Amino acid sequence: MAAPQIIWFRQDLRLRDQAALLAAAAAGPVLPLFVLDESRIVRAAGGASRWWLHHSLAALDASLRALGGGLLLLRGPAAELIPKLVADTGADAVHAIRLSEPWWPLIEREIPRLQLHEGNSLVPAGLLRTKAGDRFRVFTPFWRAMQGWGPPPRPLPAPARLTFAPLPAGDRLVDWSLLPRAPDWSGGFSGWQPGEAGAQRRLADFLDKAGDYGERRNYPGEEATSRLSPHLHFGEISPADAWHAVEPQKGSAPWLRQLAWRDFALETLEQYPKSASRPHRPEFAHMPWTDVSSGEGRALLRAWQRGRTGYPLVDAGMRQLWASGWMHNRVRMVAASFLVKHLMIDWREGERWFWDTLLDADLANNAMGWQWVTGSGVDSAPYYRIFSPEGQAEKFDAQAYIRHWVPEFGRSDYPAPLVEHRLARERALAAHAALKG
DNA sequence: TGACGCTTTAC
DNA sequence: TAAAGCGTC
Repeated sequence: MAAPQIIWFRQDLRLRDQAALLAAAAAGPVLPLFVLDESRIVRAAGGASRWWLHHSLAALDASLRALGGGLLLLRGPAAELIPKLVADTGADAVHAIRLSEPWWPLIEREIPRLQLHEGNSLVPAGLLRTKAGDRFRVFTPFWRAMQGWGPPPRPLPAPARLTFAPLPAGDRLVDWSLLPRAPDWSGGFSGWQPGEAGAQRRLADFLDKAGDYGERRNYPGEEATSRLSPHLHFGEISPADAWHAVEPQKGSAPWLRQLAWRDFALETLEQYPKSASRPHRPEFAHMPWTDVSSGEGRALLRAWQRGRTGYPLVDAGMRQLWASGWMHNRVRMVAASFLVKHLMIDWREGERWFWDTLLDADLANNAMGWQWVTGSGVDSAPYYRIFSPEGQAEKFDAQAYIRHWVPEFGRSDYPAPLVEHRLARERALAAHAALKG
């Protein structure tokens, strides 16, 4: 029998538009593999993401079983397990889709016969260049260059049949304990369907509405967004696939532009890997952030996390996040701005909370979003941009959204505001001004 | 309310 | 190659 071709699934848990899978299948019998790597160099998935991962892996395994095979599950350092698997099986190659998180190259250099394929972005990161030949650091010129480059490749069909190599013994998914037990807080996740079929269903639901996205996307009470973010993070649908489905819709340009932000976040992360863990602009290292290790600062952070700041739009968003694993993007900006500007808490505290609670938690997007709000990023909002939570609620008709997530708003048991908006605003502006002085 | 990346223009 | 202007965040 021909030597096995390992297809190493990572954040590309799909059969459609899966270049690594197709390359493997063209070369020989495939050995589908997923490794749960929680070693020190990797940023392990947060709580909500682990729930998603469990169901997504179950769905992928079921799809592979339907084709007569299955998914090999291994837990441990990929840099050790995969070389051993290659040796044990005599595999001819390890196929994977290239990713942008900074730990992957460290792992990949240990893996023999690795073949990387594109497919996690619309345009391969690093390909587009300025006229001077540099990589882009600002979104708008990057977006213009993307448009000049043309559409991404047409999605490749899922293989109709596959020849599988014998599957070595591996782990059972249930033994990974990715799902919450006592207490099971995943009840609010029931609106989601992890896996490739769920991703395609979301996409189909969105197509009718894609033309209204530009006008309605900022209204948190409306179902105007695609909600594809967790599916895109886990690669259950490729960005190119989503692009080609949405692009023919009239008025789809604003959504395509937002999809391009995902590419831009990957481009930024590859250029500045440390921007995921520290402010890009060095002066922000000297910001007098609130001490959250104990006392009042800790209580402020906790109030923000649990949606008890006394600002109803912030609280509605934080409760939506806690309950459902997702928050409307407009509200993400307001809630994040509140943490950083009003409470003057280091954005990394917020980033860590989002990482743990978001089903779509993604290193590149999360870090870029937080740095953008803070004003500390490569390409970010001006420091004096301080959202007024009440002004934003008014502007984007958030009353129904607030009533839904904060039913006690207006009653006596709703908390008083943690800080007064005008005072907080003045304090944040003064702190930023002092940074420059 | 400023800062700055990128392109264009001028040399 | 440097400076200026544009446009975005």
